[in-house]
Amino acid sequence: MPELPEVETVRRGLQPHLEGQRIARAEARRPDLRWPLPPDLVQVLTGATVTALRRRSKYLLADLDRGGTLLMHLGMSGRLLVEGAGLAGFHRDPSILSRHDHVVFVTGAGTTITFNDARRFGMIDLIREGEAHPLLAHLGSEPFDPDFDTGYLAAAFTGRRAPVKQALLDQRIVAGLGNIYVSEALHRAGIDPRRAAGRIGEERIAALVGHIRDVLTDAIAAGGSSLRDHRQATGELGYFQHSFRVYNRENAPCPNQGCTGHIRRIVQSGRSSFFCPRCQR
DNA sequence: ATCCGGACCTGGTCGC
DNA sequence: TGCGACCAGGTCCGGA
Repeated sequence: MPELPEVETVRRGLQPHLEGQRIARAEARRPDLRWPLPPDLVQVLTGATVTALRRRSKYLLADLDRGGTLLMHLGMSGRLLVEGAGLAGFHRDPSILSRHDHVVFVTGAGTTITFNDARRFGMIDLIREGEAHPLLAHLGSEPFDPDFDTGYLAAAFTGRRAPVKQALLDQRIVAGLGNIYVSEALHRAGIDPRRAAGRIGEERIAALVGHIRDVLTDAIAAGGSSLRDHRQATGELGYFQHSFRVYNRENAPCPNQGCTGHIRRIVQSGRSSFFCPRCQR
């Protein structure tokens, strides 16, 4: 499911319920997700207060007052749902857990936060105080950070013969892009996803940087994209899927003004890419 | 160093 | 209605 906009949407929904809140209770309902949960997860979390809820790439990080950080990734189908008396939105009874509710947190305010993940590609881990985490070690620039600019991306692309689609999916280059937003950004930038990353001119890279930021900004404003699994923390759907220009739109006319092309779907490294062969070069 | 394919796991959809 | 094949928003790993 979740690329940067979806994770950021979840973060924003969770933040008011977690930051400054004590975790009164934590429950791990199975020993593993993609990887084993830390054996002391419940012990470390119980009684800890979350001082900040941050995002890095597609990871959520909850800093704990007693030191250390809770690290979470939603994988493909993960959800973090906030429920509790008096909250807006539609809710299940938090006392009724479903098959895929794997980890549950209850805050001092009585709010329940459930990590639900049908496919179990998600992960939860602890970053110990003063330690680095291997999963975060090699991430590239955040698209919204000032250091993500034309020079940075041009340098990262230099000499790369792989298709630009693949280069943009590489989290060591740009952190947070996934299959949807790479297709959307390349269409906005007029770049063919099959083009070798190292063979894109500086001006077009400059435009691409802007389009990446724009499409992510638009998607966050829409609460992310809900194709099947994504839910905001409130349980609501995101609605950016209605604004897709190419993703999942095979054979549809290209939305660009004056373009007579039609959207094509191809497979690159085993994953779908959508683009307009007419205006993406 | 790069790149590709397979693996992880479940559920939804589509065609027969 | 049932069943198998195929597809899905991610990313780690091993081998070429």
